[in-house]
Amino acid sequence: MNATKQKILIKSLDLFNDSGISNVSLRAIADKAGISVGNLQYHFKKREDIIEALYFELVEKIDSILFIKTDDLLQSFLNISVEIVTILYEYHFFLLDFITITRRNYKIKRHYSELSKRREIEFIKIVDVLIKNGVFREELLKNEYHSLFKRIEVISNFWFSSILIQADVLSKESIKQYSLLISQSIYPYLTDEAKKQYATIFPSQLV
Amino acid sequence: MNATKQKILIKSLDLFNDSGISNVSLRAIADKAGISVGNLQYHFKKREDIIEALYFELVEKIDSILFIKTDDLLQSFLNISVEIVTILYEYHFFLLDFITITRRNYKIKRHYSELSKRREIEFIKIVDVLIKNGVFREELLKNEYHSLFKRIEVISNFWFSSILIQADVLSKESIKQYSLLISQSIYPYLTDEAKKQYATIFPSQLV
DNA sequence: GTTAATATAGTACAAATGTACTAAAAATAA
DNA sequence: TTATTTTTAGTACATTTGTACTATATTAAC
Repeated sequence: MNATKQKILIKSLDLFNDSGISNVSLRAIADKAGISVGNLQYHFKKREDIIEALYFELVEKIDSILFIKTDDLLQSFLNISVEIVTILYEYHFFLLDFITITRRNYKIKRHYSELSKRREIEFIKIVDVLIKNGVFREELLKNEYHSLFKRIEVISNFWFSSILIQADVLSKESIKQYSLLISQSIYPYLTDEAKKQYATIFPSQLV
Repeated sequence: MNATKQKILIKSLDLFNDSGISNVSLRAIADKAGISVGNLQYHFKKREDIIEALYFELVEKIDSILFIKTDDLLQSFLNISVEIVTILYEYHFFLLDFITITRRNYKIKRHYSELSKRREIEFIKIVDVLIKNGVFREELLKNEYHSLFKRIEVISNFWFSSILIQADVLSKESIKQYSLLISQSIYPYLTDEAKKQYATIFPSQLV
């Protein structure tokens, strides 16, 4: 990709992450990138184009890490959720402004909506494998794992928001906290066998 | 309260809920309330004052329903979470714009932060009671219920957002979905005794 | 009934913002 | 070298927005 275009995206991402999209003007981006507004406009005709470009960058990065190692199912499952949120952290402006963005960009909204549906199907498939391999227990309630997915989805998408409505800044510490939250939310669904394995993965969590 | 002031708040709430605060101008509010912008300004010197007033209305409403009936602990516990989210639904603009609002209104941010801490303490107290009464099981992991609180908090605060990033409108249906999500997230922490009770409360959830 | 306080309307303004447009400069192709 | 395309800068503009300010109108107090 064009060097200037690249620079614009990098600087935009920084500014968006720090201040939120609505507090970042095109002039500010141009300044930070050391170019003129005219030039900025040449590369991204509309402001929205920058946001779209960043969104698809994010999606691509996440897609690239979504495969589970079959030799160590539980560990792999937990790893992936942390890897995802680590990438999300890089683009956290997107999550903090999720509503604003999807409200005025139907393309992103529709794309995300499809993505989410695919992810859910993938999740349920993986859960089936985990059940068959004695890692997860069977469902005790109807759609119990569907419901678990939904909860994990909300937390993944809004964990950073949840922190920032109270804290003044977002730090990488939030990734660890997320990881704890998710692993503990999985715990009750593990078989006794897998619970033992969990104990070896997270010895510090034992009571 | 002054009738005009009341009207302003009601109409602002409607507009905010429908379009998000950043898409609602003072002129639009004045129009909807059938008054002049000058008059609007007379009652609320700053735009932010309207949002603050609505926020404190919301907090007050929630506070008024926060007490648990000791005769039917589980049912009461589940009821309250639905009652809360029902009130939140009335003021959902606030949740949808949570980040934006706390970013530029430090008073609300600080207040909410304190509120959240108090609520967590309350939650843990109630859980203790539930454990002592054989409704919840003991912790199997360190801070397991603290972690549960956090997850419920995120979901309460951002469930509506989570829906709206995919759907075009928010409906009361979302309250039911929330209720399902929360009750199922509680289920694994119930004692065998309480699980039986759960089955009578939600027979349709049984597998 | 006069005075003071409250409430309402209307206008004006300064600041910010996205973007359209023009022109020059730099790079590339012929 | 010349011609053409790509890239960059600069300016201008229309629009929106919050809010400050002024002037009436209405209500309440005495």
